[in-house]
Amino acid sequence: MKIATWNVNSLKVRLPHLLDWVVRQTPDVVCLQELKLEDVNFPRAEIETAGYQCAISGQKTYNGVAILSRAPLTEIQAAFPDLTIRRSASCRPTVEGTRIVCAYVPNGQSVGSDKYEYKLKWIAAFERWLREELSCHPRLVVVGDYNIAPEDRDVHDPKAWEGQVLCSAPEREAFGRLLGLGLVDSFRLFDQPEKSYTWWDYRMNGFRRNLGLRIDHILLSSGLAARCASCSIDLEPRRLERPSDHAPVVAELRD
DNA sequence: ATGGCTATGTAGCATAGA
Repeated sequence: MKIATWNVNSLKVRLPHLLDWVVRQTPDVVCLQELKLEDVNFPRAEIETAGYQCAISGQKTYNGVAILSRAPLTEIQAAFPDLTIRRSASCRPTVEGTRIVCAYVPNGQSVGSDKYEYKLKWIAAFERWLREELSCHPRLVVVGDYNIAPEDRDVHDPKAWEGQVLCSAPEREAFGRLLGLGLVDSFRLFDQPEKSYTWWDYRMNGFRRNLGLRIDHILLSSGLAARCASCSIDLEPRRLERPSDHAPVVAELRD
């Protein structure tokens, strides 16, 4: 099974990129974040024509996530019960009992802000929810935009970002607690190029200069991690005209 | 240098993203 996560920063704008990309990559599951549209405006027909079923949790203007799957989606859950804002979707089981969780973690704006506090609370609630989820779904995939660069090597300029939002110690500790549940960062299961990132600021030629952060992740429960054959960041969509500021991440699981 | 882009909602800018 090939599974991908991509913050598309407006599905309306990025739909042509997405449709081209799934033809090239042929993922079995695609988790999208920042749809920036309501469910009624979701381009279901185009995506179904491309061969995918859709589980959608949209929202006007901001946020919004979706899971696309070639295999039938069952028991779709639109949002986490104890998280007030609908930023997340999940579904089960997509392929042979594997449960997929697609998350868009709040950005946090700046350390010390209300949004930052909300982000930490949100992740704590997410952790509690995942603990339950893992206990009944040992084959769990938790992907999305975590808005956290876990280590200094995930940051183009660790000095400049030290203590800043996305890199602060409380955020990294919260991410570490997710791993502490028994989840594995699939990207770090393999040798990777240095300076591998998934997000680059639109400003100041951030992508061309590779001034990026690795904040989009594919986490796997330990049983699935043993079956992971690869994990990589696809830079091609970021090179296109009018790209998302995020690149997709793709992992392959052996059957 | 609190700037620098991009997208949305809405009609000249405000808000958010990361």
